[in-house]
Amino acid sequence: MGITTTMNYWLMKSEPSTFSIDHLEKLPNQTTPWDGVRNYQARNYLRSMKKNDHCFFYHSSCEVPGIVGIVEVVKEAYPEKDQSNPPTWYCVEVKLIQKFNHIISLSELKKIDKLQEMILLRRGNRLSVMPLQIKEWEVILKLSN
DNA sequence: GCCAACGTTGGC
DNA sequence: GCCAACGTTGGC
Repeated sequence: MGITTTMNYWLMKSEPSTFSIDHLEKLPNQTTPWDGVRNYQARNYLRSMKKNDHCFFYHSSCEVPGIVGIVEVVKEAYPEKDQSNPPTWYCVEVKLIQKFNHIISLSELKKIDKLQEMILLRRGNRLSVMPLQIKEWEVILKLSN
């Protein structure tokens, strides 16, 4: 107690047809490697994640894209296995913290004035791992209630 | 280093 | 399925 730490906040996308929050919920320890990221900027974000950082779990490329819950970083970045040649791709391990009762849809996020600077909402954005401002995190968290 | 072609992402 | 936007590749 009494230790102050700086927690960072993130948003991570997954296509639910490939891996959804329901899949995560059913796993042992509700923990999974977050792998398959094949973009350099996203990789760099993965590598800067710290244990205990929190991330929104986002469903993309689906009927209702949006944020469906919260995961926590439980293991910091390490190289994915079975890579014989460069480049080296990384993953982190995340654990389910909360599955929202309802999705916070992309269309809902777009309506919030305070979220207009979000990377997610930038036009043409394709990053699958992105940082959030703490204020963005807080605003979104309230929407989950 | 430039840039055209191609592949991928992801909302709609 | 369409297509805009972006990243990557590879010839030059």
